[in-house]
Amino acid sequence: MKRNSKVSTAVIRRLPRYYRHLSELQETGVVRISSSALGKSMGLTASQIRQDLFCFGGFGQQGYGYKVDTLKEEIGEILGINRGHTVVVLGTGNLGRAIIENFRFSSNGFHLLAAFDVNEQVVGTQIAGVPVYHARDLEDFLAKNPVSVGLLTVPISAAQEMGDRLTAAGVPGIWNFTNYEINFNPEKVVVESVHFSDSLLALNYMITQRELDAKDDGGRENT
Amino acid sequence: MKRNSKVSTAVIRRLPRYYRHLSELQETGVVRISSSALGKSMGLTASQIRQDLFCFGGFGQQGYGYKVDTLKEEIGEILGINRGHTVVVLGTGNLGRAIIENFRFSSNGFHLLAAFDVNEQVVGTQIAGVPVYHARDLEDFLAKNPVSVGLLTVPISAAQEMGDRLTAAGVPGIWNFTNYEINFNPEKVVVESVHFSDSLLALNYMITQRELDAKDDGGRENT
DNA sequence: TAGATTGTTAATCGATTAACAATC
DNA sequence: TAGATTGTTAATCGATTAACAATC
Repeated sequence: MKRNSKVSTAVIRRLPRYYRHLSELQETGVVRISSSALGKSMGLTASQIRQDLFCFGGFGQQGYGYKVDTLKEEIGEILGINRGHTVVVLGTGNLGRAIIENFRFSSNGFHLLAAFDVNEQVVGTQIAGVPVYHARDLEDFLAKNPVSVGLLTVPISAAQEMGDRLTAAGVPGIWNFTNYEINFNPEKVVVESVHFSDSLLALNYMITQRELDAKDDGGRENT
Repeated sequence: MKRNSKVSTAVIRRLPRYYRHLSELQETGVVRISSSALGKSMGLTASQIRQDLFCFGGFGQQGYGYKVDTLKEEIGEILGINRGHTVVVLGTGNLGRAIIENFRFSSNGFHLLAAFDVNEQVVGTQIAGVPVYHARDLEDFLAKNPVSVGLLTVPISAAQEMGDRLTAAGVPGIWNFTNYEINFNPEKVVVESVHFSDSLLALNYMITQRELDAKDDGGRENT
C-alpha cells in the first residue's frame, strides 16, 4: 500500500462506505466485483472508484476487477481497523448508554474500555459489561490506559471542558455527539462531530424544496 | 428571498451550521456580524459565506454586515423550520428512546407525533409524553396524520421494509439511523442517513494518519 | 488470442477564493 | 464624507469524469 501524503476529505469520507458495501458483498458471497458494478450499487461512477483507489495504489487486476475480500481488507488497513485503537465514553445518559449497548465498536476496530459519569448512582456499575467510573478519575485512567478516542455524550454545558481534559491528557481523537462545536487545537487532536441537528435540518431543507417544487409544478406544463 | 433552482449540496450542508452559529451568537447578545468575523469563528472564508448567502439573495447591508437575528430567521426560513413538519419514530430500542427523550425536535422545526414498535411491552405506553403504537398500525396512522419524516431506529433487518412502508404511504422524508443503506426511489422520498460507523471510521483514518506521520517525523529534520 | 477491466493521465466541471464596484 | 463591508463577477483551484494504453 502506497501512502499518499494528501488524500482529499471527499475520498476519506467515501472509504467507510466502500468498506461497508464490500462487507455486505462479502456476506452475500460475492468474490469479485468490477469498478462499474460497485459504482452502480453505490451511486458512484466507475471512474471515481478507480481514481479513489488509485490514491492508495490500486488493488485490482486488469481485465478481472477487484477481489472483494482483499479489497475490503486493504481498505480496512487504510482506515486503521487493525491498530488496536481504544475508546472511552464520557457521559452515560440515554445516548451514551444506547451507544455503549448497541454500537459494535469491535467491528470498527475499537475496543471500548470504560465509561465515565458524575452521577454517583451509575458510578461503580457496569453497562453491557463496561465499567463506569467517576469523571474525576478520568485523568488517572488515561495515564494508565492508552486511549485513542473519547466519545462525548455529556450535556452541552460540559462538552468543552471534557474535550479540553481529553486533549490535555493526550487523547488524539474526540468523537463529539453533543450539539456543540467544541474549540480545539488541531495540532493536538482530531474532532469528528455527529450533529443530529445539522442532519435533520438538511433533510428539512430537502423536503421543503420538494414541497415548493410540487407547488410550482402545479401551474406548469408537464414538459 | 430568491429561490435558486440549484443550490449545491455543499452549500446546503453549511446552512445548518450557519443557523447553529447564529443561534449561539444571538444567545450571547451579538446583534451584528460581518462575513469575515463569522468566517473566522466557523473556519470559512468571508468570500465563501457571502457567496453562500448570495445563492438566496443576500441578507446583509453594505458597510454594516449582517444582523444576527434577521439572518438567523432567513436561514431558518430557507431550511423550512416554520413549515410545521412532523416526525414519527420507528423503533423504540435504546437509540430510539434516547432520541425521543433528548433530541429537541421543536428547535429544529419538527413536531414529534408518535413512535411505533412491535414489542407489546412498550406498545400503549408513552415515552416522554409521546405515545407508542404497534407497528402494524403505522399505515392507519399515516393515513390520518400528515407525517413529513419517518425516523428509522429499527434493527437493520427491518430497515428496508419500514422504509418501503413509509415511502408507499407517501412520507416524503426518511431519517435513517440504522447502519444500513436503504434502497429507495429518489422521485418519491428523500433519505438522510446518520451512519455512526462511517463517522468513527473516518475518525479512525485521521488518527491513524497522525500516528504514521509521527513515526515518519521521528527520523526527519525539524524543517 | 480476444475481451475485459484496471491504472493512470488528460479534460471537464464545479466549488472556492479573489477582486472590486456598489452602497450603506 | 470616509470607511467599511456587502453583492456580484472573474480567476483559481480541486474534484470528478473521460479516455485509453497497459495487461490480466
